[in-house]
Amino acid sequence: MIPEKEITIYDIAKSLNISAATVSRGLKDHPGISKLTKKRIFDAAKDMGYRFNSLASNLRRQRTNTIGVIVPRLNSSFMSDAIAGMEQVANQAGYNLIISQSLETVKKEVENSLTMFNNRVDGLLVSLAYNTQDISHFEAFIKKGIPVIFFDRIFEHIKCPNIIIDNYQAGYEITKHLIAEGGRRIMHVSGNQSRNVYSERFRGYRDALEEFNLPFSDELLIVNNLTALEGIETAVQILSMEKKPEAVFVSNDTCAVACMLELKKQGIKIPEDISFAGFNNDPIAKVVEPNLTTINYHGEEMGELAANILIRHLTNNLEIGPAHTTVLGHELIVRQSSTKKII
Amino acid sequence: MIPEKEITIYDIAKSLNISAATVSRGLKDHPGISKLTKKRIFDAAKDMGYRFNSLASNLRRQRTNTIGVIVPRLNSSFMSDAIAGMEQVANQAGYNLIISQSLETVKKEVENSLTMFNNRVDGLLVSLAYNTQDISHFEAFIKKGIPVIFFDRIFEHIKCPNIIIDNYQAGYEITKHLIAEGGRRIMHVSGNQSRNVYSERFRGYRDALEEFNLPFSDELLIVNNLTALEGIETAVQILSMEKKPEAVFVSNDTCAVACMLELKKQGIKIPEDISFAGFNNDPIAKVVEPNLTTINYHGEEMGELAANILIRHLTNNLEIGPAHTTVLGHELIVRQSSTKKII
DNA sequence: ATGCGCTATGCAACCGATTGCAAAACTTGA
DNA sequence: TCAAGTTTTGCAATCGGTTGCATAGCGCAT
Repeated sequence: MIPEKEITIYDIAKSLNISAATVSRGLKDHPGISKLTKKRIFDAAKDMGYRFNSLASNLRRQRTNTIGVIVPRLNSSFMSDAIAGMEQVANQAGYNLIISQSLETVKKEVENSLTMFNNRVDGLLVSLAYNTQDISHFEAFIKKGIPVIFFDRIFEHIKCPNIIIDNYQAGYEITKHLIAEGGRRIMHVSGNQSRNVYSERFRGYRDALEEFNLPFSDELLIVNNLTALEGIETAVQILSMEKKPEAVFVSNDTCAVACMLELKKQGIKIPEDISFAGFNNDPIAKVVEPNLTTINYHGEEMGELAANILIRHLTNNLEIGPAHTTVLGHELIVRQSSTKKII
Repeated sequence: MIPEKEITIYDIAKSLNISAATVSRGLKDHPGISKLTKKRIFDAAKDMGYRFNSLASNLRRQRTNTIGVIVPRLNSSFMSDAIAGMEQVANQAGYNLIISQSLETVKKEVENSLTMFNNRVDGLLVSLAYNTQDISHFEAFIKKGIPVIFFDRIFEHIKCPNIIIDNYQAGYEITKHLIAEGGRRIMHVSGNQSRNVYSERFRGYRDALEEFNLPFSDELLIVNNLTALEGIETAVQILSMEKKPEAVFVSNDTCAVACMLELKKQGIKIPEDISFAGFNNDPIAKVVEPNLTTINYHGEEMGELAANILIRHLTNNLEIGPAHTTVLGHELIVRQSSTKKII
């Protein structure tokens, strides 16, 4: 089965006795081409089994209609929501998504950004790896005027718009809630403090404690990678504490749930002995018993918004002016894990 | 800030007084180019800030090093795992992933496949939408010799390799387990029967019933879209049944969990009154109380395998011979939702 | 007739890497 | 010194759509 030759606009041109330029314009619905000619072109294209060659078009136009996406992991509830949102918007606008994951390592993030650069994506949507400290690997894009937009795990840069939620405020609210429910000794389990999301939530937590004159000590803060495994370790650590906390605010749901379950297994009553709060509103938060108090966070919306902002830049060919931060709303969702009284 | 001119191999050639052909070969580490020349080329490329232009390369070579992925949804636990697996393998092998979702509609699936076709992906990895009945939209690929590989939700086609688990066997095992635990009247909640995964699981369920001489009646089968919402509806339906089932096998975990929770809310005891089993081993299965018996299903591995098979085809330029079905293993994971005795 | 203004189409030069074939440069042996 | 062999490099066509500019064709008014 020899794959038959590809039909080009030249073939169509020849068969209609017109020029390739006219065919090109006709297919693009250029106003300068007469109705009749257009119809003949479209008919011939269909007849002959023409397929548009975006490779050639890309080369000539120096654009790819492709958006690069770099995220820490694809398979987290939040990220897959965000990507689903991006895909919808991008698809609608005629863009493709090239997706890669850094697996939380700077090395892969750098490699991926280089691939994206060589593949000449028109723009980039990025959520940073756990310990990316500088973003020099994105400078090449910035220098060329290729928009780089950060979402969720961001880096402040004058040329990079970013989209976040108010992590400080969310951390503050949830801590305040735990205090209102009677917590005095409130622990916080957080991630790498060089990442905005975690340091901001921590800051909110600290400020809430301070506002209510509650003391903070290093013993109350655990920093890890917020995996389920580390949730269990955290539980062990809590069990070994002389003075146990009355409440725990964990910076993501996965870790919070694992920790809760382990504590339950060891006979701790939640929320009676220790109340819990997480972050993200993953599906498991609604399922664990008691249901987990958490911050709801619109992944899909964030993805859509990021894609929209990028595409707006691309279609209007905007200079990336002094960068713009978009703050999306979030909601404290109070569930049984943090309410001492039965609802 | 005027973006400075792109450096091409011609610029490098000029600066070194050699030909562009030599530069091209040098950069590709072609054996015919001397060590010294190569070094000079690489140095000059670095100095001048050259970046490889894959657009030009793609056009000339008629390849894109890009793999298209079409899935029903990006944000399901299984799919995001599968995609994560694909990304790793593809990335490793120097391929990019273009990802799109059909949102379970044939219309979008067709559109997306057309986009992929025009964008000249080198191959396609597909998991079909809920009610895709024919795959004529993939014929164009097949005719051109572009490999199309189905995974999980497949379609039998002589030219398309596919990767699945043994859904029949899994459905059979899980039903048999429910029977062994004392179930006689066992319901099954399934999805669209024209999709292999659901019809096969149903078939396994039927055969298990038959083997143990348990009667099947239409009342025992509910077909819906397996969403959480429909899980709740299913619970309502079960509550209204005169003769309630002793066990329920639901074809995914999301729906199973929603149904369980609703029944619990209405005072049904699980597994004492009704035992439950799901499918997929989503994170929620391990968290819901009682923990949900389910089939574990290696999404990431399936993604990796699909990508590997595709890439092997691409690098060896294999004819897609009589299609090859790869069956991945699965495991029945027994948890408390189906075990009458306390563990 | 002549000229003006429009519309519709064509010319030809891109975009930049790749590659078959030819040829130059260099080695080696007689 | 010359021929044959090997290594290294260059020529030029190619991939196929796009687009600035030129021009042909036509209607209409003077």
